Amino acid sequence: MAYAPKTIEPKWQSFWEKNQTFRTEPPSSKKPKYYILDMFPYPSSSGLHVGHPEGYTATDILARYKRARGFNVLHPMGWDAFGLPAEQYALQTGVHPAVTTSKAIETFKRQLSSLGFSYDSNHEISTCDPQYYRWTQFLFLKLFERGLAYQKEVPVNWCPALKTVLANEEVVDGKSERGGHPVFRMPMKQWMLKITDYAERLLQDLDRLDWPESTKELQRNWIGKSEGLECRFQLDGGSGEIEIFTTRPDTIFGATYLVLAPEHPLVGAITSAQQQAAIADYQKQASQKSELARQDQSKQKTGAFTGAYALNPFNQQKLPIWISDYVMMGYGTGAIMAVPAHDQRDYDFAQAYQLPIKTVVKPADHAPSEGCFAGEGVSVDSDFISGMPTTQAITAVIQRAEKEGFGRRKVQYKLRDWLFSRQRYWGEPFPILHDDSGASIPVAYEQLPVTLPDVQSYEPSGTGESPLAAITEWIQAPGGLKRETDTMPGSAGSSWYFLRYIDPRNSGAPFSAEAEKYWMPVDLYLGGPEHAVGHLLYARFWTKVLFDCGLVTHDEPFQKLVHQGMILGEDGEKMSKSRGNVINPDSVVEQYGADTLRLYEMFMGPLDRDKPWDTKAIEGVFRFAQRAFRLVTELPDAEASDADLKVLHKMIKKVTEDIEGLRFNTAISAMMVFVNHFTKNEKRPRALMLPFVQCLQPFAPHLAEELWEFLGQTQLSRTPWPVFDAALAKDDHLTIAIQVMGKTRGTVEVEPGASQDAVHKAALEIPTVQNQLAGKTIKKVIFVPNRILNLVVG
RNA sequence: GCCUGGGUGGCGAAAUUGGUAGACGCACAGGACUUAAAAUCCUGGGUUCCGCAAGGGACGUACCGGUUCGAUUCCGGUCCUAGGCACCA
Repeated sequence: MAYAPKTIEPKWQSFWEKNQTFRTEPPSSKKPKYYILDMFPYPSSSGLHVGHPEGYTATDILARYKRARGFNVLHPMGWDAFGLPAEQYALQTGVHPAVTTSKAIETFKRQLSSLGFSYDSNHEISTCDPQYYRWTQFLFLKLFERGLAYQKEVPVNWCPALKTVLANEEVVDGKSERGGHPVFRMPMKQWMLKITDYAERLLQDLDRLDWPESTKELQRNWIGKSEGLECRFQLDGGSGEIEIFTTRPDTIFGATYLVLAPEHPLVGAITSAQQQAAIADYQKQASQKSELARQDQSKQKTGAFTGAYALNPFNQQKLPIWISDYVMMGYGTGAIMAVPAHDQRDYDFAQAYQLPIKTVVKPADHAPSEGCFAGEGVSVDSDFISGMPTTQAITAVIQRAEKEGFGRRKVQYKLRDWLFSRQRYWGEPFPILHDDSGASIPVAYEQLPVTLPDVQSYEPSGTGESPLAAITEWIQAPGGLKRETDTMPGSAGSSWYFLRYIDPRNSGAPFSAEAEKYWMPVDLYLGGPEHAVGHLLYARFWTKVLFDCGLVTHDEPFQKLVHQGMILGEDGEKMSKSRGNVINPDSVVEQYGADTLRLYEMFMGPLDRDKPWDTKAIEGVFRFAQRAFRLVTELPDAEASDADLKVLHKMIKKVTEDIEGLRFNTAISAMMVFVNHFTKNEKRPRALMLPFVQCLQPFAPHLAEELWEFLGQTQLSRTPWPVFDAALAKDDHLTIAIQVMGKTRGTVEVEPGASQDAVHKAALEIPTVQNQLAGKTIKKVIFVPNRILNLVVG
C-alpha cells in the first residue's frame, strides 16, 4: 500500500464535513474557550497565495491541538469582501462587484477546504453581506451618537485617475498605493472618526498586550505622543496672537522668526498690504503641489514673508512671521517658533532666507558644533534659564509661561482623526440622511440595513462624489431627506468582524452579550505585519468605543498577537507576477497533497520570519510523510524497548511544548527523529504508533486520520492529546563535556546527577585531557552538574 | 535621518534562564538492493593543518573590542540587510 494523498485527502475532508467534526460548541459549553483568529482575507480573483496557508496552517495546528486538550475552540474564516479591485473590475467589464466577489469567495473556499483546515462554516461571515453590514452601520450609529463620527471640510488625498479620495495609508510616496497614480491635496467634506479622543488609551493599553514589541513600538510611534509648551505670541502693533507648539521651550530665547502653515487661518488677516501678492502666490503654489512634489523638495525649503511681526512673550523681541509648507496645519497649532540654531529644518530655512541664527544651547561636553545643534545641553544667553541643563530649563520655561498666563504644558499626538468616507460604490452606505441645511440625521436602527442599490454604472462622477450620487431614486428618503452618498472604507467591516464571528447569525444584535462574555478576547490573533498600524489600531479603537457603550466587556480585542513572516520566491525576493516567482498552492497540492504543503510551510523555518520558497526542500517533507505512512502500515510489529519508549516520550514532550510555543519547525523535526529511529530498526511497536499519529494530526490531519483508521481506531480529531511521562522523556545517561581552559577536550558518559568527583576522575582518564594537563597544575575546577566539567590550569 | 527585526556550513535552519555550535531537512559524495534506472535503505561531511590510519592540533556563529573558567547567547562600537516612519516642531 502506498501513500496516496489524492485519495486520502478528499476522503477525510468529506468525512469531517459529514460528521461536523469541527463544530464549535455554543457559549453555554462547560469547556474552557479558546478563540484563535486569522486575519481574514480579501477574496481576490487571483485566488489563494502560498502566504495564506502559512498563517492558516499555523492557526489550524493550534486549533486542532487545543481541541485535543479539551478546549471549545472557535477558529472561523470569513471574507473582507468590500474593496476597490472588484469595483475597478466592474468599471472595465460592467460585471457587478457582488458577482465578482462571490465568485472569488467560492474559489477561496474550494482552495481552503482542499487544505483540510478545521473551520466551522457555521461561523463564516462576509463583510459585504447586508446581514453583516447592517451591524457595521449599527456600530457606526453608535459612534455617531457619541460624537465620534463627524463631517468636516478637510484637505484630502484626491486621486484624479481613480476619481476618489484616498486614506494616508493608501498613498505611498505621493502616489496611490493601487495603480501608482499621482495624488493631490484638495479640500472636501468628509466623514471623520475621532480616534484622536482615544490616543492616550490606545497608547497606554499597549503595555498590557502580549504583542510583538516591534508592533507595539510601531503603534506608539504612529500615535506619536510628545510633550511640550503651547505658547501665545502677541502680534506686534495689531491685535491678536499666534499660538505655537514646541517640545523645546528651553530654546525660546533662540527664536528668530515664526512660521505658519500656508493654510493657517490667520495668514490672510496678518499679511501686510505689500506682501499680499507674494503670500497669495505662495499659498496657491503650496495647495497645488502634490504630495510627491512636496517630498521631492524636502531638502529645499521655500516660504514667503507676511510682513507681520510677533513678540516673544519672554523678552518682547520682535520676530518676523513667515509661511512655509514645512509647517503642517494638521499637527500642533499649525504654527511654530523657529530656532534655527537648534532645529535642522529651521536652520535650513534660515539659510535659504538669510534669517538670523542665535545659539542658546551649548553641548554639555563643549564639543564644537558646526551649523545646527539639536541635542540637549546647557542653556546660554537665555535670561533666567541660563546655565540650566535642558530638562530643567524646559520645566522652568513652562512654569514661567503658565504663571504669566501666555502658555501651558501641552501633550501632542501625531495621530490624526480617521478619514472614514470614500467616494465609491462597493462599500457600506452610511446610515445617514441630510436635510436641506446639510445637517446629518441618523437612520433609525430598525430601518437598517441601508442596502446598496443595484446600479448600471460604477463610473465615479469625477466631481468627487460617489457613483451613488447618480441614483436619484435611492437618494430620496421620506420627509424630503437625502441619503448620504459616500460609503465607508474597507477597514470599517474589518474593525469588528472578530465580534461577529462569535455570534454570526444573530438577527437582533451584532452579537449577544453572552457570546461576547464567553469568547472575547481573542486568545491568539495571527496575521501579517503589514496591518501593524492600520487595521490593528482601528480594531482596538472600535473595541474601546464599544466598551464605553457597554456593548463589550473587554477593551482590548486581541490578547496575543503574532505575525507570520512573508514567504519569498525561490530567488529570495518578494513573490510577484512581474518577477515570475509566484508559487501557486493549488499546484503544490496537486503534486504532493495538502499535508505535504502544510508540513512544508511549517518546516521552512520560524513562523514569524521571512523565508524563501524551495521547491526541492518540499521533497524532503514529502519523503517524511511517506516514511511515516510506511512506518505505520508496513513495518512489522515488535515489543517496545526502553530506548523506543524514550524516543516516543521525548517526541511527545517536544511536539507538545513546541506547539504551545508556535515552534512548528522544530516540532516537525522531532517527529522526523521519531520516524527515523524506527525506520532504522526496521520494526515498530504498534502501541507506540498511536500517540505518534495523534501528534501528527494537527500538522498532517488527513494522513493522521488514515493511519489512525489503519490502526483500528476512530474519531482521531476528538481524541485527547497524548501525555508524556516526564521520567521517560529524560535521558538515563548523559554526555558531559570535559573542558580544559574552557575548550572541550573530551566527553564522559555518566548517570544523571553524577558527582563532581566521579566526573573529575573519569575526565583524568582521557588521553587528550591528560595531554592538555601535562606539566601544568589544576588551579580551579568548574563543575556544572549534568553539563560540563572545566579544568582551569595555571 | 529615526524606529524595529535579522546576519550561524554549499542552502533552509537548530542550540528556551552563558555550558559539547550545526539537531532536522535540502543539495552533494560513497555504499546496499536492481540486468539497469527510478524509488527505497545505510554511511559520510564546518574550514584547515599533521598522519597510511586510528587519531590529534589550530581556527570558526557579519566585523572589532570587553566581561567570564567558559560567549551564537551578556555589554560597547562598526558594517551589511529587510521592514516601517519620515519637514510631526
